[in-house]
Amino acid sequence: MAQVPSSQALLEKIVSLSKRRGFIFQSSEIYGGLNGCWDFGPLGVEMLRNIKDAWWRAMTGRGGIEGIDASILMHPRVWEASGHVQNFSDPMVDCRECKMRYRVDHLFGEMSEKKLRAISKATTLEGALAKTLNMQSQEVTKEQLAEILLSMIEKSDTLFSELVEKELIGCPNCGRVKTLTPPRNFNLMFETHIGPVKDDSNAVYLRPETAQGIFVNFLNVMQSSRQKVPFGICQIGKSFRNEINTKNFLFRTREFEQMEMQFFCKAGTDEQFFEEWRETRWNWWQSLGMPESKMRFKPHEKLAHYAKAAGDIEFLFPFGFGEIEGIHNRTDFDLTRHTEFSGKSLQVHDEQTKEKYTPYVVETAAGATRGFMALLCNAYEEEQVEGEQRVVMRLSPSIAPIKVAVLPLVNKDGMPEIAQSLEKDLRRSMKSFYDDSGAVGRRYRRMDEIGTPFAVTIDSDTLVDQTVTIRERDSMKQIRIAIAGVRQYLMDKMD
RNA sequence: GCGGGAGUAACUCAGUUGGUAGAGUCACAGCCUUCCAAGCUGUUGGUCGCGGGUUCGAGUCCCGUCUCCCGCUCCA
Repeated sequence: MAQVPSSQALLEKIVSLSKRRGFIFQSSEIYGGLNGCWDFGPLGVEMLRNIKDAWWRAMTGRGGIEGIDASILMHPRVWEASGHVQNFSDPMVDCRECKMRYRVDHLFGEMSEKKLRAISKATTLEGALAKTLNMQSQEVTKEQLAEILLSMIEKSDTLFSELVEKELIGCPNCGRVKTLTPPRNFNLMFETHIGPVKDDSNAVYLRPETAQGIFVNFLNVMQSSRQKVPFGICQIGKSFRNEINTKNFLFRTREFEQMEMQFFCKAGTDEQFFEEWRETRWNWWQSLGMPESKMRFKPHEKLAHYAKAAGDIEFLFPFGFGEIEGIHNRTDFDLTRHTEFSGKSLQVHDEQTKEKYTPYVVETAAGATRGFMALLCNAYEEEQVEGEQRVVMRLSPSIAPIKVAVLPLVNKDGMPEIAQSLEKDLRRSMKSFYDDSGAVGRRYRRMDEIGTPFAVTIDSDTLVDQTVTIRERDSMKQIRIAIAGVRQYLMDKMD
């Protein structure tokens, strides 16, 4: 009878086990840790690599998709073109009294039209608004009014504070006036500097997504690999976002790894490819052992500036559903923008119509780090076996960090030597582990806890007829086969 | 960033009104063991998150700070 502990306890158990067994350590732990940063230990890195390898094979192995590995540092103009410089920072204010925090644009967005007009009049923005929009102020909609106000606030260091002082903007939560702080910018991109001298002129960003490295290399890849639209480019790599808050173990971190694929296609075919990829990616997660019962696809209601359609594959984490992959129809937004900002044409030639066009892009952006955590959470189970508790990681053999343990039943009669020899042989084909300490039952349980799917045991029968037992993790059932056939037996089970 | 909770051995946790830091588990070395974590012996391992302060004396009281968890906020 399997059981899953309550949600808050479950995550703590997984964090604890991760550290104890070497999946995940907190970054810089001996210095007190670093907020939201985690290190992969020996088992964690094996499992992460297995996930990434599976993804890489699924992408590059299907044909029509090329891989790249772009630099993390890119030309700063890339992020102007992508919209990140403008959209990836939100001015925010705090209420000094009730401690609520607001995004300034949300503040105006929820304001009544009457209020917005009162603010405009009081700040003599009315004329400027009319001028900007080239129309009478009475015809300006509420949304336009809010938008213009916002842009004026962004251009002025003092305007917002003036409005607060004149009691035109109060705290929506506690209703007090004169309590809102001046707006502060939260830029979610990490900034650093090229060269030893720190200077605005040499500022660069750590990439907040890997996608842009693909877009700027679009023509390079297409020409060098002799691909034709439709085709895809994929990449695995680290990305960085200066999140205000990190939380939930590996789920929201400032440094994380992405597995992204951008599929370039002609406008008009994009919607069909979007659907195809949505299904392909959904099925891929299941191929790693993720059950459909813990997954859902959630379409975005509010679309980002670049997207025509978008949705997330979500996994039911202990803390609730969370995104593990986004599927977006980015249209021709990115290539068009890079054409504008770089001055280089990123169009392709249509052989049939003899026309040039900018391809549309369907993006699949999976989180390697998040996927790792999802698969770890999914695998963790506690069950009662003959009155004893058994902790078992039901990891799919394809992603399990160690594939097989080789154990002598007892440490005598030459069993350790035979086991060591077999382990050495298996090691060449798969990650294996030899263990002769304590009772065999204890060793089985240790392997269960780290998700090792198989255990081969050398016993006294082995000495007589060269057979061994293979114990399967989930069922704990054993079969007996010839020692010479072990390697092939396991290889067949790995697929 | 705000509010709440927590931080003592690798893990889970005790530690009384302030008086020389403990247990279980794990790990390691042996012994014993012929199939599912509980046998025996021994061993390693702790600047009590970090830094100040009060005190003759601080794991314990005070201040600051860091990290983790929950909630709010945020999450192009």
